[in-house]
Amino acid sequence: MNTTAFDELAVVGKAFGSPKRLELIDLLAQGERTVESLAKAADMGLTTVSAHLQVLKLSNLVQSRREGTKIHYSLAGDDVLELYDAMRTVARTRSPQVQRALESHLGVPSGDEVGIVTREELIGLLESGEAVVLDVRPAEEFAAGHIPGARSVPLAEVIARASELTGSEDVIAYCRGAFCVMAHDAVRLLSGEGVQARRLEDGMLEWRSHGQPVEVGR
Amino acid sequence: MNTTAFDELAVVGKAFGSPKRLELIDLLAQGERTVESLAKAADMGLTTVSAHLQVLKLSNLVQSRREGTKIHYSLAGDDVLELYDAMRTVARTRSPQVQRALESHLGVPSGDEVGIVTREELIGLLESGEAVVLDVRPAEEFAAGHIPGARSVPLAEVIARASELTGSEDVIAYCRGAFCVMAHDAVRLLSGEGVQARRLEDGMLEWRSHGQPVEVGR
DNA sequence: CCCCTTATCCAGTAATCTTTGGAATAACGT
DNA sequence: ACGTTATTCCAAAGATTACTGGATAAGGGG
Repeated sequence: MNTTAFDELAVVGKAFGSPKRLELIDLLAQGERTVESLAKAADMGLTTVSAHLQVLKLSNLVQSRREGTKIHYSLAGDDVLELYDAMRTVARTRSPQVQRALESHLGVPSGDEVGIVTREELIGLLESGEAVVLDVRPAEEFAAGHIPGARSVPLAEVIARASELTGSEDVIAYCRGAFCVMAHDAVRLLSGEGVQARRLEDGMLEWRSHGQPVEVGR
Repeated sequence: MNTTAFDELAVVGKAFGSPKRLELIDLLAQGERTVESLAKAADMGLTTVSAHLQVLKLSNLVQSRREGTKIHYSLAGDDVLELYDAMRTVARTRSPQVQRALESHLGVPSGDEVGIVTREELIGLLESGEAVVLDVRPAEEFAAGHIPGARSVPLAEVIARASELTGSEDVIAYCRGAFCVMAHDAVRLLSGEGVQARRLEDGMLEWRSHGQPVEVGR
């Protein structure tokens, strides 16, 4: 049978057609991860994750790298990230269901927030070195890549470490991306501790997909 | 059951996960079409096309408009076009299979062609009014939307009407998009008739997705 | 009103995808 | 070599999706 260009294209489409695979892509968008780590973070069976990763690999959306007994997976390139971003944008603007799912997930439909910083503003603030930037994602994701100069303060530790921030001029929290609640929560928690903080409009995913520099390690 | 944001996102992904649906999207990217017209163009059963259109509609990627007994479908917006374009780009750059499928489909792996015009160049030529632009797609697609000022010369009529073009300074042919062979063929046929022609690098799909003006009717 | 056209709905069958546990593999340390 | 850890491969059950033909609905024209 003569496989057409549409058949091949559909392979890429199919890869994006499963909620579980999307969740994996979302995690990988934060940076490299091992199979086991993905399974734990997404609460899926190990073999299930492996199977999905094979699908993603076959459609050339992810790549793997062996390090000892562990295998690290990562997105195949920034264009994949851009595609994922484009898909989320379309879903958000076109689908009322997605809008509702997001609102119920993210809590407040915005409006009463202290302050939101756009990516462009943050870039400016980073250059002048005036802001304290908090990465509130799990430490593992911070290590896999973060905004240069950011400080890792995982959401779980925010309250305990709020005192570190009293007196800081301009505190800005960020997390995974526009679909992620952690920065919202962090700002709310900090506010309860008397620390005024703003949050980045989107997050690491969009930072990467727009080609901004990423710092790895630590 | 609590449907997550990923479930909703996957609805959009799934829509792009079937070769048949992609073919329909590809046709709709050329402009509005009725169900029957889509079925004929894509060589699918009428009920099959209808079913696929329902899936696309449920994921808010297409919209429909009734006119008498006919129902016209079109893409829901330019962002859908952009997403489709992004997907094709990723597939082309990432997947060797797609590259091979395209090469075997498009014939020559390029290199020996007389001339290729980029979208930017064409825009310049249109302003100065120097070029004769040929739309070699089926007349129906020309009517559903074409590059302003283009002349409709369907591929099937190219040889018969080649004489119209002898003496023309700069002839440029275009078709559906980067995955379409018609402009390649047209240039080859014209060359055989002694008319030197160039072709647009991509086609109508990319013209639309980059927000260029579109002329409808005739 | 009836008939014709166009398209959707429905139900059954076929095909494909997902998940899961257990076996196989690959690298590592001893 | 041998056991240990991390992951993939395999096969079977379960779930979803696709295709088909016949029935149904919605408009238009005589």
